Amino acid sequence: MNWLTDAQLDSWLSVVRLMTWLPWSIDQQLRRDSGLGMVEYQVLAMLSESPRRIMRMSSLAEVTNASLSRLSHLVKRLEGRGLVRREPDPADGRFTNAILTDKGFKTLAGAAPGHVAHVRSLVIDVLSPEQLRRLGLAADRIVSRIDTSAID
Amino acid sequence: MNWLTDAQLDSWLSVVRLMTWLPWSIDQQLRRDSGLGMVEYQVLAMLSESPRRIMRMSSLAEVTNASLSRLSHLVKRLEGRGLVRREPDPADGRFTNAILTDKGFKTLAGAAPGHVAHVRSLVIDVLSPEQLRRLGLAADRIVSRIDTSAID
DNA sequence: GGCCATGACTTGACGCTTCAAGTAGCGGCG
DNA sequence: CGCCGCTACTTGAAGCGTCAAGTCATGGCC
Repeated sequence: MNWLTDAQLDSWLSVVRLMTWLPWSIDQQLRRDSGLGMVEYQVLAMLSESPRRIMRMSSLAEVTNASLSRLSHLVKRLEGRGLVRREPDPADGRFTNAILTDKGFKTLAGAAPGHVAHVRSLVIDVLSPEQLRRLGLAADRIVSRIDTSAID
Repeated sequence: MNWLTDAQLDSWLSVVRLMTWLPWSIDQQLRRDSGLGMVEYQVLAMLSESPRRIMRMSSLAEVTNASLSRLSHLVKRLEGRGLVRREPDPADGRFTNAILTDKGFKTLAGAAPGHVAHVRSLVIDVLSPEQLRRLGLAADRIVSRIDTSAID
């Protein structure tokens, strides 16, 4: 069978380490400083940037890369904490809209600076602009090869 | 506060997508084709490459980036499936040794080709050797900045 | 207009991870 | 030689994600 060369294996293992440690670190910082997990942060962030701070569950699921079921559970918890509200779309009752509350917005506003600073210190500031650009491009190439059709 | 430029944000979001989808895809393929999760695969792989197919729980935890508790649960499940045995280190009863069984080795041998082929098709083969090398280097730089002292 | 298929969630059970307490072997110190 | 503390796990409960099975509104087809 077609094994990997040493150099390929080294690079791959570096990527594996990145995949395991970087999300972990991001999550730690958010949880410690703001009591939010990474996906929860993403949900609040996406809501805050949308027109009336409203988004459909399905759109949210898509942009946060979460399954609809996961998102439903997660938003229910956020709702319990008063950071988000849910209501059926008035125009079409099949859709559910998630709405960022003021409390949710404030929580996000409190979390964002520390989060961005953390991302900066781990990723942005340790690479040259060119290195960062290339990293993003390589990531895009890889992600584009992934078959995400098997979801739901 | 010091926000990110558009280019920085783009690259960062690409990295976020990589972190969420790549592990997911690897896991899917392993589970579907071999009934193993990514960490389970790593555990079997590490054991198979060590001298007498024996490793201490703590060493395994370190190389697989799992907490000792997680590893303990996970190895217990692997033991239940007959892929691994556990016994206290004869020389120092505080250590526990995990030992790959023949069945475990066969399971790994069955899983490896598909796994490698998948990694190849998603990562190795879509980047030039130079791009792959740079990706690994960037990953290393980032990982080296992560403070892992807060574990256990 | 009634029925049925479909799409968009929601729910509950199960599995895995984490977190906080345990347990247990050994080395050291009095 | 007996206790003490440390290290290396193990365990049980609680939280989160996934999977399969609901629910419920709508749109189309007769």
